[in-house]
Amino acid sequence: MALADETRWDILSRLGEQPASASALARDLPISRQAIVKHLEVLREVGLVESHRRGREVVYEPLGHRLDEIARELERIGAEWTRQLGLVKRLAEGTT
Amino acid sequence: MALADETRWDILSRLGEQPASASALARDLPISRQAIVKHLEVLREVGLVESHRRGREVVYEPLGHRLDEIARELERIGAEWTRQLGLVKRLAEGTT
DNA sequence: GCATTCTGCAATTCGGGGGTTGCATGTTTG
DNA sequence: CAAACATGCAACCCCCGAATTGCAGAATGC
Repeated sequence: MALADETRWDILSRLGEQPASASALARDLPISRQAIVKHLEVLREVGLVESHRRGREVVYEPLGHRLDEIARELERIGAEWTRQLGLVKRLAEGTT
Repeated sequence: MALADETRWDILSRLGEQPASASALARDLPISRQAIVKHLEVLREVGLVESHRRGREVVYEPLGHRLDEIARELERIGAEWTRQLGLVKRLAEGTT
């Protein structure tokens, strides 16, 4: 999923501290600018990040809109894990 | 992770209803026997399944041992999601 | 004994995710 | 204007997980 990657969360939290461009992020992170751009594209698709051009650079910042949905989605995923857990427990009852 | 695959859970729950061999499972599932064997190997490594040979076939059945650990692991993962969710919320406060 | 049925092994394919590199284009700035 | 810096685009690479196919070797059942 879009939110499974650790680097993605890293980028996101950095943007939380301060909006930045892909190049700026690239200076701090151990991966190439292009790699970062791709992460940002994913984050933008998911609605967690917004970009606006300012002069020659494109600044990204985390976005509050749709946050509810994201949160709900995370909770849904959490619920899914719980369901699986239930399955495991049910299996446990009928086995060694 | 080992538990992320949907087919794996499917196999596991089928075994929960009744222990079976890889070939037997292959008759019911849309994938090849070999694919199933590989899933079963993974499940065995994780400790969710046990196999014992009976005649010419190898019967697999779900295993209760180590179930606690698995459950705890699932809960840990759930907690991780919760953490991420917290991050999202924190980000939300300081943004649009 | 012989066909059937199951397992085990190995090679291979396929697709996706994360990364990199090179180059062209656009914007600043001195 | 020209150098410097940022972006955009495209081609590639590598690795991994899931799955397939083909074939050899055992056990079973008539």
